[in-house]
This record gives sequence, C-alpha cells and structure tokens, in this order.
Amino acid sequence: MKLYNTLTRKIEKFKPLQQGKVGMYSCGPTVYSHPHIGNFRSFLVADLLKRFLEFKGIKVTHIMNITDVGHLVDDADEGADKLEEAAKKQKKDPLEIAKVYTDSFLQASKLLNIKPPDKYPKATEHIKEMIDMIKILIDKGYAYVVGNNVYYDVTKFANYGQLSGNTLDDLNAGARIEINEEKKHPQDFALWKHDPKHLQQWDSPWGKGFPGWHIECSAMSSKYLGAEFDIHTGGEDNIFPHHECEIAQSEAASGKKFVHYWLHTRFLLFDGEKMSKSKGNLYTIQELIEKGFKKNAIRYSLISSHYRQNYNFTFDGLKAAEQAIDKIQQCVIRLEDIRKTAKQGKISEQVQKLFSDCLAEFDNALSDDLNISKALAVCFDFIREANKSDMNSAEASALLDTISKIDSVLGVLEAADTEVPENIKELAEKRKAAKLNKDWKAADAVRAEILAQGWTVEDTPGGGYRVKRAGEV
RNA sequence: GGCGGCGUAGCCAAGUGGCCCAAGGCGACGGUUUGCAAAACCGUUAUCCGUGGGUUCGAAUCCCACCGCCGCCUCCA
Repeated sequence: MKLYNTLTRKIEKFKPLQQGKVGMYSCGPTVYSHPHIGNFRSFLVADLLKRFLEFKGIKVTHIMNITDVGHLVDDADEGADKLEEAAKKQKKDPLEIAKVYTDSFLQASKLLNIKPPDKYPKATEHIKEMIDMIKILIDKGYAYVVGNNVYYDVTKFANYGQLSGNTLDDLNAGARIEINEEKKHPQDFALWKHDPKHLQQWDSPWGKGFPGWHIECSAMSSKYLGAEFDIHTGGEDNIFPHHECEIAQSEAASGKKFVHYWLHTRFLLFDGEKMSKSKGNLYTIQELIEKGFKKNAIRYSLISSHYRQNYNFTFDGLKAAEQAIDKIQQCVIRLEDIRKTAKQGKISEQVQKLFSDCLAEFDNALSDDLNISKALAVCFDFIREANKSDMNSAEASALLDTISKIDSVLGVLEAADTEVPENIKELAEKRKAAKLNKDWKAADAVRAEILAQGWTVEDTPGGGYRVKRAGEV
C-alpha cells in the first residue's frame, strides 16, 4: 500500500512499525459548535483509511481526540478560548457546551456510519499527562517558564518547520501576529497559560492555568499509541501550526520519531466557495438530513473523491450520490432474489474470476494512496457484470459476499428492512390479481392508489413484485 | 512576501510518457425488455485533456511562459 506523506511530500510505500498492526491518531473536533460537512470529510477519510486497512486484515488501533479546552482564538496565545467564548455567549459552563457539541458530533458520526475509534480521549481528562509532558520539555531545555506561563522554545528544535515547509525566517517575514514580549522567539507557542479570566482552570507546578492547544494531542497520542506510531490524520489546516508543534513537542520529549505517515485532507468547498459562517454555507449533517438528503448519500458524496483534492460539495452531487448508491442497492436486491429462488449449483470459473478480480482490483485501487475514484469504477464495473449474469444460488451468494466486502470499506449500504404496512400489502395483492386477469386498468388504478399512499410497487420477472417506499430503492 | 495544490465531456471525476480516438458515477437522448411502468441491459453523449510554445519516434501526462481558480502562513477538518 502506498500513501502520500505530508512529511516527505512523496507517495511512499506504507510499512507499519509492527507487521499486521497499525496505530492511528486522528485530530478530532473542537467541541465549541456543531461540526459541519467539512469537518466530517476529514473524519471520513480517517474512517475510510481505517476500514480499508481492516479490509486488508490489519488490526488498527484508532484514537480520535475531542478538544474541550484550550483552543485559543488566535495563536498569539492571547484572546479568548473558543469554548469559553461559546460558554460566555450562551451563559453556560464550558463543560456543558462541550457536552452539547460532543453529543452532536457523536450523533452525526453515527449517522455517517463512521466506525467509532477505540477511544475518544478528551483533553480535560488528560491534564495530568499534559503537565507531565511539559515538565519533561522544561527539564530537557525545550521549554521555559515566564511567570505563570510556559512556552516551547522553537529555536531548540532543529526540525521545526519540516512538516509545513515553513522556516522560522519565513514565518517571521510573513508574521501578522503581534509580538508577545514574554516569548524569546515570536514563533514560540504556549504549553501552559495563566489567565485569571479563563473559566477552566487547573493546578499546575506553574500555578493555576490551562494547557496550550497543541500539547493535548502529543500527550494523548503517546498515552494511547506510544511515543512513536504509524499514522496521524487531520485537515490540511492542521499542518501548521498544530501538527508542526506536535512533532516538536513529542519528538523533543521522547527523543523518538513521532509519526511515520502524516495524512492531510484538503478542504471541502461548497458550490465552489470556501465554507464559512459568514457565507452561511456551513451545513451540518443533521441539517442536510432535515433537508431530505439521505445519510448514506452524504457519506458517499464526502468520500467519493480523492482526499488530497479539494472537493466541491453540491446538492446536485448529493443527488448523484443517492442514485449511485441505489444502483448498488438494486443489484443487492436482485442477487438476494436469485440466492433465494434460483437452483443450487457450483460456482463457475467465470463467476469465480469475476469476483476475485473485482476484489483484487478494488484493493489495488485503494492501495494506491486511497484512489477512491478508481475503486468505485471497479465496483460499478462489477455491478454491471453481476446484473448481466445468469447464475445459480451459490454464485449469487458469492457475489453478495463480494459486495458486502466492498461495503465493509465504503459503508454506504443499508439493510433493506422496511416494514410494509398491511393495507399496502393488500393493495399489492389486489393488483397482482387484477394483473392475472389482464385487467390492466384496474391494476394501474391500484398502483396509483399505492403511490398516493407513498409507496411504489414494481414487478419482478416471474410474476412477482416488490413494494417499496416511494423514492427508495 | 514565503510554502503548496488545481484547471480533463452538461456536472462530478480517474488516468501523470505509448494499452487513451481518455475509466467510472450523475444527467440527457435512442434502443432491448415490460400489458404500461420501474429496475436492468445495449448504444450515443471529450479525435481530445485551461492557452501558447518546446522536448520526444510518440504527451492529457515532461519542460517553459501565460491565463484562471484554490489552500496554508491568523481560528478553522
């Protein structure tokens, strides 16, 4: 498998530290507002990667943090904490705010069929680990104390800038942040801050205060994955300063290489524009569902293009995604039908080749830096062949199994367990009877009646029929 | 100013030196099937890949220039 590594800016062959096992850390949400589709693109890329690694038989330990403190509004390490701002505005305790938006995030994650990570560690529950790491950084000379604040000394870390390609000189030249007199170097960043106005305060060796933003990921990733691990994911905006600072902290503290592969998801555009609150195009998953879009279509849409490419999210695209999923679902229904009704038999060489080729090509496509477009093309080529084939029950079952393997990665199919109401069933039977009498007029009238109640009836080969909710597969 | 990405059909999007007169999805149109539908299948929908040069036997793919779009460097996935 090959992955593009932001650190080296190259596509590299992926080799886990331990064969068959992968440790993966994903930067999760800062829970000060409802996460939107852009946030979820990044989380879905992590989910896709994890599912694919699992598809390949690799055991993945996945950690996703929830940031519920310390995310300052500006990186001059001044100003308000975003959670605190929300708390003050809504006149609520920061933890209450965090809970509301954490719940919203978890709910949307579930709607999008994101496999829960092994752990969602919260920053506020790891203050001790952060303090311990800060102490080490001070002891090793990478951090210094000024009054009740602790700063990381970027000049002590030779590789600062390796991830983002920034150099300290360039950063200074382009700096738009105000100079903080306490810092030795303008790019030094806070590890621990003192601010009497801050609502969330903890005791520390440097007095009451709260942790800087970057330290949480360093502390929590090493706690759950060790000081050195395989993959770290996040949005492209995390590259600098967040991930750059994480590397500086973690590698300085442990003396080991921190992360082997850095994956960054590019931003989502909405109708060709950057999403922002002022443009009013920051949709949440829940809002899209209220608008009538299907949750699996949202998932499909968000994963259907390459993660290192800006993806232009549109409502038309969502509709196209619904159609595409329907196509797969329709094939599943057909195969289920064959599996149940066709005669038993052996799996022919032809069918054997069809599904083994499909799985191999699907694997190859995603192994190429998660080439999802190619993988989907493989999937649809397979669907077309499956729809054409005349087959026995065992073959249908094998093809269903193939689709289910593919969907263990895509995660877009839904169990078709719609309960059909009794009266609709009766109407469908009535129509069947009319059809047998070739009373087309009556049959069509019943069909119209069924449709008026929000259901559709479709004939299947052999005189049967299927009832489904109107607009569904 | 520094760092980086992109421009392929009506839309989304793969392909990064010969298999490309360019995959796949959506849409559209025609056909097969159907009592009629739906679904499915078949066919058509880019002789050409932002523009102009160059390298090469050969380029969407490499080089140069230009135009356009976008991201990071400041909170953001």
